[in-house]
Amino acid sequence: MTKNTRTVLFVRDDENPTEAMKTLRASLIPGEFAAFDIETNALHPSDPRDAVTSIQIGSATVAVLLNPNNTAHIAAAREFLNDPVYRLTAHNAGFDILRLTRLGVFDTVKAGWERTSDTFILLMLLVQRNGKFGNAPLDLKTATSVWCGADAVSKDAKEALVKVQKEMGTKGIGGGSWNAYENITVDEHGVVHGDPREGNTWAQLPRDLPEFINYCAADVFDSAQLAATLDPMVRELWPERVEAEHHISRMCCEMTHRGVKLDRGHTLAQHSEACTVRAERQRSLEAYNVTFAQAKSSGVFTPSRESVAEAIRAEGIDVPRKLDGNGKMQDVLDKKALKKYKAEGSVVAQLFREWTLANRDVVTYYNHYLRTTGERVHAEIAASEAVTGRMASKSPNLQNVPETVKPCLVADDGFVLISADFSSVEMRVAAAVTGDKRLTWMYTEPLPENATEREERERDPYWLIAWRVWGPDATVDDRKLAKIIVLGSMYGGGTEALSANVDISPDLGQQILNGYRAEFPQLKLWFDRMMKPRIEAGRPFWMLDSGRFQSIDPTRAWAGLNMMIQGLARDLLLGAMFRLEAAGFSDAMLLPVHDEVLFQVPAAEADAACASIQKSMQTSYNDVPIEVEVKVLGTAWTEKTALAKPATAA
DNA sequence: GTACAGCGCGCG
DNA sequence: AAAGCGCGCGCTGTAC
Repeated sequence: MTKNTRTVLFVRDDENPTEAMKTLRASLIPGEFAAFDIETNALHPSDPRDAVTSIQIGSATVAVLLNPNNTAHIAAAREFLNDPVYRLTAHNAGFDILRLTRLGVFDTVKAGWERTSDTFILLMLLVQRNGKFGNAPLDLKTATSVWCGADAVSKDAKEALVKVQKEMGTKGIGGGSWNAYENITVDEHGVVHGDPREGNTWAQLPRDLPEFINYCAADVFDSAQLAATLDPMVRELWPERVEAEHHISRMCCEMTHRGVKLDRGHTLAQHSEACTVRAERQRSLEAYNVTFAQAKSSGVFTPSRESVAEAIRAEGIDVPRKLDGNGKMQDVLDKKALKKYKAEGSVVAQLFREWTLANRDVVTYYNHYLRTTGERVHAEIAASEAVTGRMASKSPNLQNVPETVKPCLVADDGFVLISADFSSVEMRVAAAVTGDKRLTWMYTEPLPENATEREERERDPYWLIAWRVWGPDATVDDRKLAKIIVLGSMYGGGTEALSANVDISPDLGQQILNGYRAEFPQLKLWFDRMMKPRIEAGRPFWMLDSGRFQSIDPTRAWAGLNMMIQGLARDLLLGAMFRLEAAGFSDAMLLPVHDEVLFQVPAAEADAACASIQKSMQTSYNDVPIEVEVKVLGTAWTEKTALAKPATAA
């Protein structure tokens, strides 16, 4: 196949697309891949001004370019893309299916995924890497030139479009870190300044620009031939994985489409309060000669780290420096250090910490939610972003929302939020993987009826360790400490670092670890006997029960156990989400958070839903039960139990 | 001006 | 004995 056999059918804004669609059908054998792709104005899906600028449908030889603002064009796309005669493909299909569903081309997100093979998913499975192809990104253009060689056409088309962009003096194409909102600010009253369509190439390209036409067409040609090459190959290699990864990608796309309701009023109030705190701390810090400069993109006045360190030194407190990765000395001003300076009497350390926290809430959370001007937050949920396979949330990340910010996100009217999480899944998986007898016993041996508190605590590994270290009078706080140290150690933490993190002596840290190793010896033994030798023998890879492949950098062997445990926990959550869907909760799911799923259900059905969710999610791994805790959170995303609890345990 | 690495911080 | 694990986001500083 050569480039000159390709036909681009640009259907003008007011032209009828029937003839073009006929030509496209004639170029396809039933069962062959038809590719679809869209271009947008690069606004965020949470933004009501988000718009599709072009719809492209094509085979490897014919591409039809449709106008998303014309109802006849939409109808033609709808007819073709819902015709079961063809199989469909797209690269990172969720992006396109989300918008096409909003446009009414697909009735539902699920319908869009029904016959779609996503070339991004195929590549992920094939190269077993996270979003990278060697050192190049795992994008359509790179992948097509690698897998389809000289047939790839989209690289040239992109370069031509970049030239146009230069003449326009706008940004967006080829700008790695660019996003349309980089100059959008939200003032302390919550007023959004700036329009994300200004200076934005994607929002301003005319549909009939020849370079844009070529660019749009190139993508579908590439996509169609890439799928024809990859789909049979990857399906033959890992048929179940191809199905499962498409399934979870579709569910993630449905969650992105659904979004989470934003309580704009509450968010505005929180935002303005945080802005006030930030401004007050700035004034106080300036009185201590801390200097502030305006950050380039956000416009936020940010203190210079050096002046903060100097101000703390002026209070008579030592602020050490450490060598950074570039060989430069940096003042140590992290959370732990600031806590220490504060304890030594520094006022500046406390003020700076408070400024940092208020600023973080504003720029990372409230600002993000408010600047798109929408009433819902549509985060992009990536189904297997992480090397471990864990799902990730982007723009914004809803998996790292601080407790103080969570109440900005709420249930729809008449609904309540429910959270269901696996109880200590990492420890249970560790027990199942390593076969530690004592640890397995704790999770498998049924509790006697009318169990005492003592008997309940005997089922908790951290109490066993706490008793070993502090004796039978160990407190709740002792147990908490043991938990932090033990989990940190499972991740590979050294005694010194772990102890310093929780402000205890290395001696006590060592005692806790000794207690842990004595109580559950098999965990470390398993790593030393099963994983480490294998990695050192040059085989730093393994396959999980799901058939998912993992590999570890051999110089970081100690990270392997954690990768495996996180990966297994991810696959357990995947299975739970599939069962939830089968049980009818597909419309209720809002967000996965690693070992937890957030739902919204009609308030009247909350109790019944809890029982059903619990039943659906509960599972076991190698005979170790994976238990599930379900909580009704109410109308806002907030931990009820945390609110009810007294400030500190006596 | 843009790109990239490093840091710091939230969540699990 | 020593090594903390996985993410995303915003900022800073260096290199180009």
